[in-house]
Amino acid sequence: MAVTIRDVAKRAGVSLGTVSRYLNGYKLREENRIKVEKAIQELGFKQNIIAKGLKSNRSMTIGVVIDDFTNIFCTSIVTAIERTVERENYSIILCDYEGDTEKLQQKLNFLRDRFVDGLILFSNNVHLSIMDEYIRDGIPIVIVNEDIPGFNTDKVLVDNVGASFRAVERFIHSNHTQIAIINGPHDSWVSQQRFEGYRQALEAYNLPVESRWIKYGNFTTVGGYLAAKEFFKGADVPTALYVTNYYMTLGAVMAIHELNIKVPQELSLIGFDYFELSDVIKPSLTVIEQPTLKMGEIAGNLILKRIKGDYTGYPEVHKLHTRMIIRDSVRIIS
Amino acid sequence: MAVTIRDVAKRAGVSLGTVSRYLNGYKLREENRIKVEKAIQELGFKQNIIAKGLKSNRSMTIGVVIDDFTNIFCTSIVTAIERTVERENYSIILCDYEGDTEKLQQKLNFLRDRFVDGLILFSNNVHLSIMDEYIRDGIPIVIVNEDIPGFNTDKVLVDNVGASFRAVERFIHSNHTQIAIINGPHDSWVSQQRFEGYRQALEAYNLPVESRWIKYGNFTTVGGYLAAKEFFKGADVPTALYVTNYYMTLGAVMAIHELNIKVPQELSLIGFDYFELSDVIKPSLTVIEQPTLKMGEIAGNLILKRIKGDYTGYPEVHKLHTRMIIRDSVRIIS
DNA sequence: TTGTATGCGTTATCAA
DNA sequence: TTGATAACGCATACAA
Repeated sequence: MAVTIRDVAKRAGVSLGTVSRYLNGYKLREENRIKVEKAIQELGFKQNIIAKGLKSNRSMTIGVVIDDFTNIFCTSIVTAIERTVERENYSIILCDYEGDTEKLQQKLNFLRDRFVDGLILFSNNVHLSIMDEYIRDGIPIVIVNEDIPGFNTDKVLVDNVGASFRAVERFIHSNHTQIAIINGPHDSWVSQQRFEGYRQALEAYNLPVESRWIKYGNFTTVGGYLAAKEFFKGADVPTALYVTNYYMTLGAVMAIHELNIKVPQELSLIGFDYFELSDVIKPSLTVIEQPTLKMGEIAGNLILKRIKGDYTGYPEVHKLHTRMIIRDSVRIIS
Repeated sequence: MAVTIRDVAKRAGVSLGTVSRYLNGYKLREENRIKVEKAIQELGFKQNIIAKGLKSNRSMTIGVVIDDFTNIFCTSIVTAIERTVERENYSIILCDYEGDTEKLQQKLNFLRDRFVDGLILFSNNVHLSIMDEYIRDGIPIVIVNEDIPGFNTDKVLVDNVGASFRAVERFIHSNHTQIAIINGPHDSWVSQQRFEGYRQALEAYNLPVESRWIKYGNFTTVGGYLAAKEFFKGADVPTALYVTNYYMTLGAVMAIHELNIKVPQELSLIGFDYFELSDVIKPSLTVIEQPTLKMGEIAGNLILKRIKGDYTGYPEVHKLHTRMIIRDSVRIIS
């Protein structure tokens, strides 16, 4: 069927062991090296990664679990992860769990059955029991974006508190005091942290945290849309609105368009995540940009490092800074 | 290390062959079956899918190649593919090629090196030479969404011509004659088909196809935005606009908002793809919905069927119908 | 530096 | 039906 190292050995007139050693980067006598290389060329030999895995206990795959395939924030990071690990000939098996904890468990089992060499996890809704199995088997885990605070492993996070703080502070510096927030779900660490930054900024400037300015949008477009509408139901409306993720920001913008609220004249707005659309919306939005490419790269390199057995600095917790992209959606009240 | 079928055999007091046969669904003597099941339970045995692959020449993986991880249309289909093949314990290796033909080749090679059991391809920009290698190795290929007309294999497509025809016809029935289109790139089969439907509808109703009503948006949000703006630069503006994919539709809506054009009073609009946002935009859009879930399911089942060696009906070409979701963005001119 | 032999966890062939 | 044994393609310990 396929050409094996046995065929190559025969063709080159050396032993199978020699070919194997050549493939694994050991030094050969110059003369043999040339013969082997020639035979490989001529036969079009390709290593069988599966057989290799059987011996070496390496599958050359990395499991990546995200919430949802259609979440552009996650897939942006995954793009970078893939690009990174591919360079070392690893491939990723990407799974989503559609927000269902049960399904998440199932996927983690699935990945373990496939002997992934490492796991990159975008979630905090995970039973620690299965994580323990990974650890027991020596499979490295990198957590991305969502933290599991009690769980000790490598992490690639974002400074969500700081990001929120600076956004809200910008409103405050522009003399806003009625600053509303559309936040994500309660059980999300990211969500909690972003709220914490909001709270801390208000506190730092001696402004009250008022429940009438706080709504929840579940990190979805529809959620953001509905929450924004809620804020403008009565006469008591905010002058500034901070929306804590991309999809809710889109939803909020749609609601604002629909209600014919002028930004920034009637409402100042800061949103989250800088994708294509942010450029295109009118007025252009001041947004917080998360370093998705960098996150993916770091996560990819980190898992590769651990897979190689290099556990220096373990556990590494990267907390990356966001950038605030200043545009036209915040008005200075004078 | 891990528990093998050898361990199970010893524990159960049978031979390793018996255990293997049990695992592969062969009948055992009742008494042995119980012993084996008990041993598997007690030892927590799991099959090693890699070793299995070595013998059976099955990797239990399916390669899926899409243009871009962040394309929600593709990932919606992938979600369904994954759900489908997962039921038979297959996993997918998802690759994107970021619109780069070179990279696409590279990914296809990469997947072949990993012995994928099947290939699902969302692209028409592919050198047929590597496809031939897949075929030579007996690896089934299913093409999704984008067709490669000369290439003979299973396909899951959408009736793009019909979809466009009906959209444009709807404008015509509402007495529009100045019907503009924002189309995708020239080298995309989907794009060509959608244009063809536009053309055919105009022709069927004896309306001229005019170049001033035709622009290209490269299937991107920014492209749709810019194209829409172009249409409204001068005094000569269309009364109806048909936008041939989701991202361009978003961009066009943003442009229209920015220009303060009233939909449907000043402009009637039909867009493509029915995702979360379509519900939320004001006014709600009449859109063409593609059956992404069904597409993924069919593609998944089709590749599984071929992998099993069932080549009945080959090549199957599925051409699915779209639905038009009628909302408030088309005005009847009286 | 090289060749030989053994084993990774499975499936498949052949007798029994 | 079952057990023993030989592969699958490769890596590696050991001897040469």
